[in-house]
Amino acid sequence: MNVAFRCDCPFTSAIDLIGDRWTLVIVKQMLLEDKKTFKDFVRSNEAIASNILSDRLKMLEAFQLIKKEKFPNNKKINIYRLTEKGLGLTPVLVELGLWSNAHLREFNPEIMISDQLTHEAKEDFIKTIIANYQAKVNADTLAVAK
Amino acid sequence: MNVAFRCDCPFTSAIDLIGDRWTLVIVKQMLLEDKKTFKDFVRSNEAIASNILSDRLKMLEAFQLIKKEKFPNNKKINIYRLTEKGLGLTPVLVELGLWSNAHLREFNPEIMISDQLTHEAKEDFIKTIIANYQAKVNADTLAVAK
DNA sequence: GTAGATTACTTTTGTTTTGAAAGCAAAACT
DNA sequence: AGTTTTGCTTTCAAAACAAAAGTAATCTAC
Repeated sequence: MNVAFRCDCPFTSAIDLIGDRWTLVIVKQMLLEDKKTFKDFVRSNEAIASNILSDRLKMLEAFQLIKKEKFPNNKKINIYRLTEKGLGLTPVLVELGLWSNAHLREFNPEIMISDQLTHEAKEDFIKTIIANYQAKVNADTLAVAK
Repeated sequence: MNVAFRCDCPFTSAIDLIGDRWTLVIVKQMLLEDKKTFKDFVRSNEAIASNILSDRLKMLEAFQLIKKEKFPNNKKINIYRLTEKGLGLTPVLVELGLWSNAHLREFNPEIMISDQLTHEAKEDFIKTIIANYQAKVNADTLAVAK
């Protein structure tokens, strides 16, 4: 994926980066579904092809939305983590989810959103998601250190 | 553009619809840049190809994000207007813009966002954008009626 | 320690989508 | 009546996507 910015519009520039079928799905899987290794993404029910995944992970790393780490006790498995820049997309995802829930259910009736996610509780929900993510990362790090 | 929902995830379903290079750009141009006719979109500096535009307008209409109208005094020019569903994407665009401004400037230095758009003033800004859009639509309608 | 499995890719080979350019019919100006 | 404008559609080359197979490095079980 060769990212080139079309113009100086902030909206269009964001779309240049994340306006495709997979980039935001990967961010969502990291943020909300605890996916962090290549295998996690490939084996998910959304089933991204491995070449596309490889390409998008590289792009996300190049733009500093994620960082690649290895655990000290395993030289092989790469762990992908959201950076601050990546976590900054949480409000975008939340707004997408709310819109989807309100306006897309009629076309895809199975859509089901968390009870906790309402327009009123939006800001709290965003904070909670980010806090949960960071807590999970910390827990993983401690589990390895022990 | 053949929209098919991959799964029941609300986030992914939204991406199935608007996760491409042009759909959200068109919505942005309608909402913020007063574009409303086929020509307006084709002639914009973002220069969408007419076949892609035609396809996306059909999709947006099929999913009721926009509606197509004609002015009574002109049988030819189609006027495309955002519906409630389409206007509902305003918060998504605003969050994209804020994220872009905060995190993409280093890669695309020319990005410039309105002074009025800050994290604090977000909700007001969303309301203002929508109110301005609706006011403009009403003004157009009155201009024709007179 | 070595055979087999796993992980994170890359390569190959099609298919689909995109986009530039040209074409076209209906309507609207002149 | 002739030209221009508008809103498309068609054509075709290029790029992106995706399924499948391949590969190298590492890990795991015996």
